[in-house]
Amino acid sequence: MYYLQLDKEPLYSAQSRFVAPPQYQDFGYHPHPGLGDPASAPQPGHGAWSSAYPPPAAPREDWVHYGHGHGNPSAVAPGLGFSPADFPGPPPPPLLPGSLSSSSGPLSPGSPQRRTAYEWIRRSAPPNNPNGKTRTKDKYRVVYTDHQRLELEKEFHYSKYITIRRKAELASALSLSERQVKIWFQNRRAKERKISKKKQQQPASSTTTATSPSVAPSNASLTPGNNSSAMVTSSISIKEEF
DNA sequence: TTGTGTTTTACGACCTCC
DNA sequence: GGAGGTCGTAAAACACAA
Repeated sequence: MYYLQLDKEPLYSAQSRFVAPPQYQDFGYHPHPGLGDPASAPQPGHGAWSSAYPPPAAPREDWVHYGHGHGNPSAVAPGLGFSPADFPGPPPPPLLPGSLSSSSGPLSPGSPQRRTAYEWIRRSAPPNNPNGKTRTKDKYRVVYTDHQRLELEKEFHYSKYITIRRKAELASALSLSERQVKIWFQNRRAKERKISKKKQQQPASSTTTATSPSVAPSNASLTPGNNSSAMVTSSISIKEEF
Protein backbone atom coordinates (compact mmCIF):
# COMPACT_ATOMS: atom_id res chain seq x y z
CA MET A 1 0.00 0.00 0.00
CA TYR A 2 0.94 3.57 -0.16
CA TYR A 3 1.87 3.94 3.42
CA LEU A 4 4.90 1.84 2.92
CA GLN A 5 6.62 4.66 1.22
CA LEU A 6 6.52 6.97 4.14
CA ASP A 7 9.85 5.97 5.43
CA LYS A 8 11.52 6.19 2.12
CA GLU A 9 13.71 8.96 1.07
CA PRO A 10 12.13 11.30 -1.41
CA LEU A 11 12.99 10.51 -4.92
CA TYR A 12 12.77 13.93 -6.30
CA SER A 13 14.14 17.11 -5.06
CA ALA A 14 11.11 18.62 -6.64
CA GLN A 15 9.04 17.02 -4.01
CA SER A 16 10.62 19.28 -1.58
CA ARG A 17 8.97 22.45 -0.68
CA PHE A 18 9.84 25.65 -2.31
CA VAL A 19 8.80 29.04 -1.31
CA ALA A 20 5.73 29.82 -3.25
CA PRO A 21 6.33 32.83 -5.40
CA PRO A 22 3.85 35.59 -4.88
CA GLN A 23 2.56 35.36 -8.37
CA TYR A 24 0.93 32.09 -7.52
CA GLN A 25 -2.03 34.03 -6.45
CA ASP A 26 -2.70 34.60 -10.08
CA PHE A 27 -2.99 30.95 -10.76
CA GLY A 28 -6.28 30.04 -9.44
CA TYR A 29 -5.66 30.27 -5.80
CA HIS A 30 -6.14 33.68 -4.41
CA PRO A 31 -4.83 34.13 -0.96
CA HIS A 32 -7.46 35.77 1.00
CA PRO A 33 -7.66 37.08 4.48
CA GLY A 34 -10.35 34.57 5.00
CA LEU A 35 -7.96 31.75 4.65
CA GLY A 36 -7.20 30.47 8.03
CA ASP A 37 -9.47 33.04 9.46
CA PRO A 38 -12.50 31.46 10.96
CA ALA A 39 -14.30 34.72 10.88
CA SER A 40 -14.10 35.15 7.16
CA ALA A 41 -13.65 31.72 5.76
CA PRO A 42 -16.30 30.72 3.31
CA GLN A 43 -18.69 27.87 3.23
CA PRO A 44 -21.54 28.26 5.55
CA GLY A 45 -22.63 25.13 7.22
CA HIS A 46 -19.44 23.31 6.54
CA GLY A 47 -17.51 24.15 9.56
CA ALA A 48 -17.81 20.67 10.78
CA TRP A 49 -16.53 17.74 8.94
CA SER A 50 -18.95 16.57 6.38
CA SER A 51 -20.36 13.16 6.60
CA ALA A 52 -19.85 12.62 2.96
CA TYR A 53 -17.39 9.83 3.39
CA PRO A 54 -18.81 7.02 5.33
CA PRO A 55 -17.33 3.63 4.77
CA PRO A 56 -17.78 2.39 1.25
CA ALA A 57 -19.95 -0.54 0.51
CA ALA A 58 -17.25 -2.31 -1.35
CA PRO A 59 -13.75 -2.10 -0.03
CA ARG A 60 -11.46 -0.28 -2.32
CA GLU A 61 -8.02 0.92 -1.70
CA ASP A 62 -8.80 4.54 -2.20
CA TRP A 63 -11.94 4.40 -0.19
CA VAL A 64 -10.69 2.80 2.93
CA HIS A 65 -10.10 6.14 4.53
CA TYR A 66 -13.53 7.48 4.00
CA GLY A 67 -14.75 5.78 7.06
CA HIS A 68 -12.54 7.66 9.45
CA GLY A 69 -13.55 10.60 11.45
CA HIS A 70 -16.46 11.77 9.45
CA GLY A 71 -18.71 14.19 11.05
CA ASN A 72 -16.11 14.64 13.65
CA PRO A 73 -14.00 17.73 13.72
CA SER A 74 -11.29 15.79 15.38
CA ALA A 75 -10.77 14.13 12.07
CA VAL A 76 -8.38 16.91 11.53
CA ALA A 77 -5.64 15.82 13.71
CA PRO A 78 -4.54 18.41 16.16
CA GLY A 79 -1.03 19.54 15.77
CA LEU A 80 -1.01 18.86 12.14
CA GLY A 81 -0.30 22.40 11.41
CA PHE A 82 2.91 23.37 9.79
CA SER A 83 5.90 23.47 11.94
CA PRO A 84 8.45 26.10 11.16
CA ALA A 85 11.16 23.56 11.44
CA ASP A 86 9.67 21.60 8.64
CA PHE A 87 9.48 24.26 6.03
CA PRO A 88 11.55 27.08 4.88
CA GLY A 89 9.75 30.28 4.30
CA PRO A 90 6.41 31.29 5.60
CA PRO A 91 4.45 28.37 6.86
CA PRO A 92 1.14 27.62 5.29
CA PRO A 93 -1.87 28.04 7.42
CA PRO A 94 -2.61 25.12 9.65
CA LEU A 95 -5.47 22.86 9.03
CA LEU A 96 -8.44 24.46 10.54
CA PRO A 97 -11.26 22.16 11.41
CA GLY A 98 -13.49 24.99 12.36
CA SER A 99 -12.41 27.54 9.85
CA LEU A 100 -15.17 27.13 7.40
CA SER A 101 -18.08 28.41 9.26
CA SER A 102 -18.87 31.64 7.58
CA SER A 103 -19.30 32.85 4.07
CA SER A 104 -17.33 35.55 2.46
CA GLY A 105 -14.38 36.21 0.34
CA PRO A 106 -13.29 34.98 -3.03
CA LEU A 107 -11.75 31.64 -2.51
CA SER A 108 -12.55 30.14 -5.80
CA PRO A 109 -9.51 28.61 -7.40
CA GLY A 110 -9.69 31.25 -10.00
CA SER A 111 -11.94 29.43 -12.28
CA PRO A 112 -13.55 32.00 -14.44
CA GLN A 113 -16.24 29.52 -15.13
CA ARG A 114 -17.52 29.74 -11.62
CA ARG A 115 -19.94 32.49 -12.37
CA THR A 116 -21.11 33.05 -8.89
CA ALA A 117 -18.56 33.45 -6.26
CA TYR A 118 -17.37 30.45 -4.38
CA GLU A 119 -19.59 27.87 -5.76
CA TRP A 120 -16.70 25.55 -5.62
CA ILE A 121 -16.52 26.07 -1.94
CA ARG A 122 -20.19 25.78 -1.43
CA ARG A 123 -20.38 22.52 -3.17
CA SER A 124 -20.13 19.52 -1.02
CA ALA A 125 -20.55 15.87 -1.35
CA PRO A 126 -24.02 14.69 -2.08
CA PRO A 127 -25.98 14.48 1.11
CA ASN A 128 -27.69 11.27 0.31
CA ASN A 129 -24.58 9.44 -0.49
CA PRO A 130 -23.96 6.93 2.23
CA ASN A 131 -21.29 5.17 0.31
CA GLY A 132 -19.23 8.17 -0.46
CA LYS A 133 -19.53 7.41 -4.11
CA THR A 134 -21.39 9.40 -6.61
CA ARG A 135 -22.74 6.47 -8.46
CA THR A 136 -24.03 3.13 -7.58
CA LYS A 137 -21.56 1.69 -9.98
CA ASP A 138 -18.16 0.93 -8.68
CA LYS A 139 -16.80 3.55 -10.96
CA TYR A 140 -15.48 6.35 -8.81
CA ARG A 141 -15.90 9.44 -8.26
CA VAL A 142 -16.29 11.12 -4.95
CA VAL A 143 -16.71 14.83 -4.53
CA TYR A 144 -14.37 16.20 -2.01
CA THR A 145 -15.81 18.26 0.75
CA ASP A 146 -15.25 21.95 0.82
CA HIS A 147 -13.00 21.55 3.77
CA GLN A 148 -10.90 18.99 2.00
CA ARG A 149 -10.57 21.21 -1.01
CA LEU A 150 -9.79 24.23 1.02
CA GLU A 151 -7.01 22.51 2.86
CA LEU A 152 -5.64 21.05 -0.32
CA GLU A 153 -5.74 24.43 -1.97
CA LYS A 154 -3.96 25.97 0.94
CA GLU A 155 -1.30 23.35 0.75
CA PHE A 156 -1.01 23.80 -2.96
CA HIS A 157 -0.71 27.51 -2.57
CA TYR A 158 2.15 26.98 -0.26
CA SER A 159 3.84 24.50 -2.50
CA LYS A 160 2.88 22.96 -5.76
CA TYR A 161 4.74 19.81 -4.86
CA ILE A 162 3.85 18.13 -1.67
CA THR A 163 6.36 16.27 0.37
CA ILE A 164 5.86 12.72 1.40
CA ARG A 165 5.51 13.74 4.97
CA ARG A 166 2.97 16.43 4.29
CA LYS A 167 1.10 14.15 2.00
CA ALA A 168 0.76 11.65 4.77
CA GLU A 169 -0.29 14.32 7.22
CA LEU A 170 -2.78 15.82 4.87
CA ALA A 171 -4.21 12.50 3.89
CA SER A 172 -4.68 11.62 7.49
CA ALA A 173 -6.12 14.96 8.43
CA LEU A 174 -8.54 15.06 5.54
CA SER A 175 -9.46 11.41 5.62
CA LEU A 176 -8.17 10.92 2.15
CA SER A 177 -5.74 8.38 0.92
CA GLU A 178 -2.26 9.50 0.06
CA ARG A 179 -2.98 8.45 -3.45
CA GLN A 180 -5.90 10.82 -3.56
CA VAL A 181 -3.77 13.63 -2.27
CA LYS A 182 -1.11 12.86 -4.81
CA ILE A 183 -3.57 12.76 -7.64
CA TRP A 184 -5.23 15.90 -6.44
CA PHE A 185 -1.93 17.71 -6.62
CA GLN A 186 -1.28 16.30 -10.05
CA ASN A 187 -4.64 17.46 -11.25
CA ARG A 188 -4.20 20.79 -9.59
CA ARG A 189 -0.89 21.35 -11.31
CA ALA A 190 -2.47 20.38 -14.57
CA LYS A 191 -5.19 22.87 -13.94
CA GLU A 192 -2.69 25.55 -13.21
CA ARG A 193 -0.79 24.80 -16.37
CA LYS A 194 -4.00 24.97 -18.28
CA ILE A 195 -4.86 28.32 -16.79
CA SER A 196 -1.38 29.57 -17.40
CA LYS A 197 -1.52 28.43 -20.97
CA LYS A 198 -4.80 30.18 -21.43
CA LYS A 199 -3.39 33.34 -20.04
CA GLN A 200 -0.42 33.13 -22.31
CA GLN A 201 -2.62 32.81 -25.32
CA GLN A 202 -4.59 35.84 -24.35
CA PRO A 203 -3.00 39.23 -24.78
CA ALA A 204 -1.92 40.60 -21.49
CA SER A 205 -4.57 42.93 -20.30
CA SER A 206 -2.51 44.30 -17.51
CA THR A 207 1.03 45.47 -17.20
CA THR A 208 1.89 42.77 -14.79
CA THR A 209 2.62 39.52 -16.42
CA ALA A 210 0.25 37.00 -15.09
CA THR A 211 2.46 34.11 -15.96
CA SER A 212 4.73 32.74 -13.36
CA PRO A 213 8.20 32.02 -14.65
CA SER A 214 8.39 28.88 -12.68
CA VAL A 215 5.10 27.68 -13.95
CA ALA A 216 4.57 29.15 -17.32
CA PRO A 217 6.94 27.01 -19.32
CA SER A 218 5.16 24.03 -18.02
CA ASN A 219 4.44 22.31 -21.23
CA ALA A 220 7.72 23.19 -22.76
CA SER A 221 9.85 22.09 -19.89
CA LEU A 222 7.69 19.62 -18.11
CA THR A 223 7.25 17.18 -20.85
CA PRO A 224 7.74 13.64 -19.77
CA GLY A 225 11.13 13.71 -21.32
CA ASN A 226 12.52 16.48 -19.23
CA ASN A 227 10.13 17.17 -16.49
CA SER A 228 12.51 16.09 -13.85
CA SER A 229 15.07 18.65 -14.72
CA ALA A 230 12.36 21.20 -14.91
CA MET A 231 11.18 20.28 -11.50
CA VAL A 232 14.64 20.62 -10.14
CA THR A 233 14.93 23.97 -11.77
CA SER A 234 11.72 25.12 -10.27
CA SER A 235 12.80 24.13 -6.85
CA ILE A 236 16.06 25.84 -6.45
CA SER A 237 15.13 27.19 -3.11
CA ILE A 238 13.81 23.90 -1.98
CA LYS A 239 15.24 22.45 1.11
CA GLU A 240 14.26 18.89 1.54
CA GLU A 241 12.90 18.34 4.95
CA PHE A 242 13.91 14.76 5.24
C1' DT B 1 -36.61 20.65 -17.86
C1' DT B 2 -33.09 19.89 -20.82
C1' DG B 3 -28.94 20.66 -23.44
C1' DT B 4 -24.45 22.24 -23.24
C1' DG B 5 -20.13 23.61 -21.52
C1' DT B 6 -16.87 23.52 -17.68
C1' DT B 7 -14.74 21.65 -13.62
C1' DT B 8 -13.50 17.94 -10.75
C1' DT B 9 -11.86 13.10 -9.58
C1' DA B 10 -9.53 9.19 -11.25
C1' DC B 11 -6.95 6.37 -14.19
C1' DG B 12 -3.58 4.58 -17.78
C1' DA B 13 0.41 5.30 -20.63
C1' DC B 14 4.79 6.73 -20.66
C1' DC B 15 8.75 9.06 -18.73
C1' DT B 16 12.79 9.94 -15.42
C1' DC B 17 15.13 9.11 -11.25
C1' DC B 18 17.13 6.40 -7.55
C1' DG C 1 11.47 -2.21 -10.00
C1' DG C 2 8.93 1.25 -7.75
C1' DA C 3 8.13 5.95 -6.88
C1' DG C 4 6.07 10.16 -8.64
C1' DG C 5 6.08 13.30 -12.69
C1' DT C 6 3.19 14.92 -17.05
C1' DC C 7 -0.23 14.23 -20.55
C1' DG C 8 -4.47 12.72 -22.27
C1' DT C 9 -8.84 11.19 -21.35
C1' DA C 10 -13.28 9.29 -19.14
C1' DA C 11 -17.01 10.30 -16.59
C1' DA C 12 -19.44 12.44 -12.72
C1' DA C 13 -20.81 16.84 -10.81
C1' DC C 14 -22.17 21.21 -11.58
C1' DA C 15 -23.79 25.89 -13.52
C1' DC C 16 -26.36 28.21 -16.63
C1' DA C 17 -28.80 29.53 -20.84
C1' DA C 18 -32.61 28.40 -23.75
